[in-house]
Amino acid sequence: MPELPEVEVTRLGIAPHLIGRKISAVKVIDGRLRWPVPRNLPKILQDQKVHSIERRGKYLLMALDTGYLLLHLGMTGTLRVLPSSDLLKPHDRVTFEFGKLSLRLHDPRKFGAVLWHPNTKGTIDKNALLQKLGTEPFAPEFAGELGGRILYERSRRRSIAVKQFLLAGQAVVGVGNIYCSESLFEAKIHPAKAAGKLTRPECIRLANAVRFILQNAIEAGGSSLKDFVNSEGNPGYFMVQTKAYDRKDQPCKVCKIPIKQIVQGQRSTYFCPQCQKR
DNA sequence: AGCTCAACCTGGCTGC
DNA sequence: TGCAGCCAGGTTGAGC
Repeated sequence: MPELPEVEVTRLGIAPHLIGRKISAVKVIDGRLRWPVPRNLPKILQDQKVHSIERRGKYLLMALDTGYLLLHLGMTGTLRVLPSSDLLKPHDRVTFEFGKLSLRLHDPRKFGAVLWHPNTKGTIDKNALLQKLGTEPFAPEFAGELGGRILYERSRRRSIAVKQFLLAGQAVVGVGNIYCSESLFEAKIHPAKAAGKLTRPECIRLANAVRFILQNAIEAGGSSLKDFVNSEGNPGYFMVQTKAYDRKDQPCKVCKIPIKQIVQGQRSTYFCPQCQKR
């Protein structure tokens, strides 16, 4: 379930094992992902050292000697560090070898991405995929009431429902379908309300809710970090307890009214019709 | 420019 | 048990 918290927990889980190490080999088992894995990627990455692993939105950026390895987990991707002696499993798509350890991308639905961005001289921010992303929810620019101001300003004259506005990631990144419902519940805002009709106080509540929900999820996932170097362990994160998402017809945890499910932009949204006003 | 919707791909669950 | 149909955590790009 890779929304921002899961990607961040993955980053925290794999980084300590890989930083400072050299890629000894790369094997592309099935490169037909969201975009084709570059054919020459194994040759490019060979012998390059990992300097850092950063995150931008739901992308992981691995800084190497001559550029960045971009990783995206799509809908079903997981990245795990395991002993390289472990056998490949079905749906393992790419394996990065670091001597006795392997970093493996496992992705049944193949919506993930493994891409190469050459050059380390500050050009990564201009990458076409990263450039259009909104503000990071934990960046100083989004702290306190600044986040509310960003949401307010970017949503003016937008007729789109706030659920879809938030999910699109143009204003703030990292809020996927689950945490979108959760954030709107937390902020007590109706998901179908037009983004352009949000008041300033609502935008501040929403910004606070987004940070709160994402931070809680990171902390919950962080407790399972040890699983990242365990060949028999779980992916390293799990579904946190939700108050709205996937709770159709179950009583709202605040007012007991049944949670409603609607479809917006081909995706399910869950909300409390009593607590979340338009 | 903004909005809607189809598409990418596979597995798992539901219901007949 | 078998199978058709539907649903799923993300994101782009075509068409209006």
